[in-house]
Amino acid sequence: MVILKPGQALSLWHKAMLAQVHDDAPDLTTRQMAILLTIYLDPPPHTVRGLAAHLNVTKPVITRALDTMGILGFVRRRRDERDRRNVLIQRTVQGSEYLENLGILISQEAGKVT
Amino acid sequence: MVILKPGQALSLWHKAMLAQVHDDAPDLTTRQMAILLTIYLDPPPHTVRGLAAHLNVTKPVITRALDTMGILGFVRRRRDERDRRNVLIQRTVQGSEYLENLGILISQEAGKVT
DNA sequence: CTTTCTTATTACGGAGCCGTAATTATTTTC
DNA sequence: GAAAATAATTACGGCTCCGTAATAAGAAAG
Repeated sequence: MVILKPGQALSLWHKAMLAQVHDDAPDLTTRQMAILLTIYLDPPPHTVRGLAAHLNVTKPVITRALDTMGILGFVRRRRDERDRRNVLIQRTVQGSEYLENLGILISQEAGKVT
Repeated sequence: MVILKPGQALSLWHKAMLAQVHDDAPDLTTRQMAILLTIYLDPPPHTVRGLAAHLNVTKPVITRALDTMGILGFVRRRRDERDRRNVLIQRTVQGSEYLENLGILISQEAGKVT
């Protein structure tokens, strides 16, 4: 359990957002970030339908986010051979690195919060 | 000082993003959020030029963000009477409430991070 | 007081995301 | 095996954001 008072939380959020803005890395939309983190932190398999239900958004939102993040190299699609209607979304090395850096960045900023 | 390991940071970020997506509240872009937090957490006065320099973005970005967040009622513009070229950006009750809720939300999610 | 500088805004063409509805491909049901 | 159901994508019109360049208003310098 992490103890973080509301004021500290805002301060951390502020620093993290500023770092994101200054950073060269592409900054994803809130939805894209939520999707990416779900793919990487929740256990697979991940499908378009499952992600849409989990985030409570429509499926085209997921499809488009996967298009964008696929171009960035953060995720990869693969057909489910057992039911070829499904698309299984998979992690990539680049996506892992991106999120790893993000985690380190937030962690560092947390250390600066008084 | 807040201790938050990279893995915990990602988990917190995930939960906060998910909560934001589920929430009815309008979700701002990364830049808008960074601007809003700077206005509320850094000491005034805040000007378009100052914010642009602080975030390292062009001035139209600030102007547009202020337009959008002004419509949402989160910030207010006021002419600087001492130098009428300047616009002073001010906080509002609604903006305070929005950020207060955000702080509480993140704080609560932090408590759930193992 | 006219020129120059500074601050902020608007204009404009381009790009991305949104939600709804239509489309394609595959599986299940009868 | 034809019809219905399911999964994902594409199409479309609308809205917002972007960066650059032009504009408007005010202050400072000469």
